[in-house]
Amino acid sequence: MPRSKAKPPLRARPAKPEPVKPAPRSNRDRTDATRLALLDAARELFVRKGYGDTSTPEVCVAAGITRGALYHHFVDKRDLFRQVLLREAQAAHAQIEAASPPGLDAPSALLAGSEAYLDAMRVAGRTRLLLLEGPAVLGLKEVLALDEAHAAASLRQGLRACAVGAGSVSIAALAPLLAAAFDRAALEIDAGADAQATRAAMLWLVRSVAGIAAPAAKPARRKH
Amino acid sequence: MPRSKAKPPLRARPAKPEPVKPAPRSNRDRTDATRLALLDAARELFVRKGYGDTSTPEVCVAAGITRGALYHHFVDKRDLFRQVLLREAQAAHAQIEAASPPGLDAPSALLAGSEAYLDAMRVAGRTRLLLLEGPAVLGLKEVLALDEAHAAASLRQGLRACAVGAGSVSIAALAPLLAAAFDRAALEIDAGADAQATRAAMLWLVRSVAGIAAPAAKPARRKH
DNA sequence: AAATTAACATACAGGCTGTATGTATGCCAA
DNA sequence: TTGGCATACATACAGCCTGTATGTTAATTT
Repeated sequence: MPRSKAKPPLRARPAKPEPVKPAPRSNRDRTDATRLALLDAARELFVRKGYGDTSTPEVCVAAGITRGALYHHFVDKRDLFRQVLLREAQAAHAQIEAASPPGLDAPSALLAGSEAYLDAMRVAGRTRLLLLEGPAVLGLKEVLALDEAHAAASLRQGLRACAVGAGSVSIAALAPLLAAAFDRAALEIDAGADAQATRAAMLWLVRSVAGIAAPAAKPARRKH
Repeated sequence: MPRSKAKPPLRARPAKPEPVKPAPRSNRDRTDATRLALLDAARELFVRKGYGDTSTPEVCVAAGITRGALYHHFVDKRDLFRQVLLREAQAAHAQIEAASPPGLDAPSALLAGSEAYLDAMRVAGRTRLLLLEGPAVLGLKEVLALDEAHAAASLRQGLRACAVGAGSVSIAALAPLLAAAFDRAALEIDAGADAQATRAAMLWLVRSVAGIAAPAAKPARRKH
């Protein structure tokens, strides 16, 4: 019992209807709190040490519960990892969604989405989880169906809207390739590559493919 | 002792200088044979079950030796995996090299190299080893330094030779992104996607970036 | 031929995963 | 309110795996 947790000392009187000390949490609350603690602890460890080098005892200690609880809420270690990834993908999705201004023409939307994606992937550990560990642990199929599916779908849509290739390429086949380039860009930046240059290269690539003309010049300074 | 191996029954007379049965292999031969058996068995299992779900006892049974031999020749399980990957990368490299005709102009060389890469990646299990398990087990850095480094270098060279972007992009930053697209193309094809369309999309992407005009039409039939 | 080293095989000590089982508490119906 | 049931855990255990230490045989060196 590594975590003392201030156990309620016997509960003197059941008089007061206002539960101050013993805090009789509802089952729902207990479940939510436990799952959250596990997911948080697991994420931190998976990011820092990788899936293979993270043990369930470790996760449980970090979360302040026992393995019994873990295996009560999750099927197995992989399932725990899957749920961590799910949450991560949803967070990324929400972040991208929130950063996309509505009512843009197709090319602008495509470029805005591109930047939003790269921004979202800068959250610490996100690339490792979604792009490195995920595909190996869960398989590419499952991870793509999780996260990339959304990004790739947006991309496909954007490319189509920009009339890319004019029928000489399959957009369905092209989109995943471009999506992979985005992923690598995120990984490179996360690994310490020149973020500015990598970002610029990715956007150049998108414009090049979509046939969008280069912008005025550098972001802040406009040609007068 | 799972492998009987037809142990020489006591060796009746040491007379004949011609060693027929006991086959006194030199240490070098023993080492080579054992390492090869281990690498082959390990590759097969890593491809089929992944790194995490492959145990060293399993590998040893498949190779027909004991764990003692494995840990004599390799530092640990990761080292075994690393050697498997090394061999795989070298094989891919050799295959690409062999398929590259010399004396082509820059754009042709770039396209030829692109096709050669996709061809090389069609060897069964290669994408899983080099592109899925590798980055997760050894880290992206190490894997890139192994295989991609070569491919990315060729790509960078090819892009530069084609004067891509004309100074408006960093080729050094662009090359890894395109390399990632190649990898995804290989993975998609391996996963059962439309190989024809994926291949075409990848080549279109390369031409698009390098500013190479589309070929006449379909490979076999030329416009008259 | 003796000594040394390489190439294994065997045995063992931890650690981890998943499951079975026990317990206390929230919840619901009578 | 109270008895029964389900939920949310904790504990204990069996099996497997990894890496290391140690023993044994065969090749190589001296």
